[in-house]
Amino acid sequence: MEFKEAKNKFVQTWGALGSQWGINKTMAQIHALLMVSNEAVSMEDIMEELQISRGNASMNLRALMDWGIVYKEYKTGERREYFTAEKDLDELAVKISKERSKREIKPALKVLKEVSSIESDGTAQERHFVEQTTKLYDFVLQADNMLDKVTEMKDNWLGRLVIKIMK
Amino acid sequence: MEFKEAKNKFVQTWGALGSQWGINKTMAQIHALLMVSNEAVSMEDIMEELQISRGNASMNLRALMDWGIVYKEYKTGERREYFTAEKDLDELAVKISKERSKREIKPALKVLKEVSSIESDGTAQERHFVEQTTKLYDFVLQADNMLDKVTEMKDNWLGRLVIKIMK
DNA sequence: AATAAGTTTCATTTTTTTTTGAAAGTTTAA
DNA sequence: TTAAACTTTCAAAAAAAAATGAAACTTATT
Repeated sequence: MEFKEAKNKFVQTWGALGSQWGINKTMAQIHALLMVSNEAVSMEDIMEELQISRGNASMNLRALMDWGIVYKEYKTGERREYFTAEKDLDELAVKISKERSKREIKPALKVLKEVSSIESDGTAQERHFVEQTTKLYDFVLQADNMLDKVTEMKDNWLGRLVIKIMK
Repeated sequence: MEFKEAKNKFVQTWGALGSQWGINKTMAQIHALLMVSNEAVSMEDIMEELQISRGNASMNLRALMDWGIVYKEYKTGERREYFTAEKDLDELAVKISKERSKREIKPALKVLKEVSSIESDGTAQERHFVEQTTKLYDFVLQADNMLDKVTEMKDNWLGRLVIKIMK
């Protein structure tokens, strides 16, 4: 396999993986492209490489910047804007986790708390509902916190040790 | 808020969360419904509660069973099939993790390994590509393993201790 | 073997999501 | 201030994903 083929395969695969995880394909592809580029890339180049329209490129770049995982770069003396991706993978994971937590998990937790707080009338049906949603709330809360903690762990000798042991 | 309203809100929210994570809305809703039902539910009931067609119910129940998180149940003397969800959340998390790993992460890892193994000519471009995809491979592999390990951790006092400390 | 009670399949339709592209907007510089 | 170079927006089109429903299939019963 040669470079161009490998690069394309990587971009396609990353795009497919993204869409299976609820991230739009083009967004994931642009990110993939920037990840493996050793220098900043212009919108023109992205449009060309991925064969997408200007509007599409623009909107997905905006989304990636909103997620904080792609940056604009200005080259002196040049009008055009260039883009680079966050390439530190730990940093990338932290940002994605935080963003998904904020956008999706936190709102879901709020609803779980609400619905698990109804006054149960004592029927088996309602008791079960309250019990199950309460458990789910606790579980999701713990999982969500764990994401934070794992990200903090890098700075933490005990955590590092545990990860080593777990491997 | 009363029971019916709470239940509906829960089902809708879970459905929305599912679709943000690449799981079809109805599949997540059916799962939600079964999760909070204290007894097994028939396909008729599911169609009625979620206002969906028989075909849709059938296909999504099949998918949930393929994931191993919903079971068929037969009531003696009854022709009709009933369904229940895995209600142990740890068990649920393990099954979902394993399944997504198998279906999505493992194939992606295979591609990452492939593309990171190209013979780089020594250009900066190609060197960067190989370096970056190699890092990504290692990272994804480690994250994937961690899922396994976290699931094993429940049976492990050191792990439990660490989780306690991390809270 | 015929029928009834139920389930599954899949071509077609509907809905949702994504993409396009042209018009509007911005920024820089002559 | 005008124009050129570039970016953003958003209504409309296209594509992708999900849902429908009727026919085919299965299984149990008479």
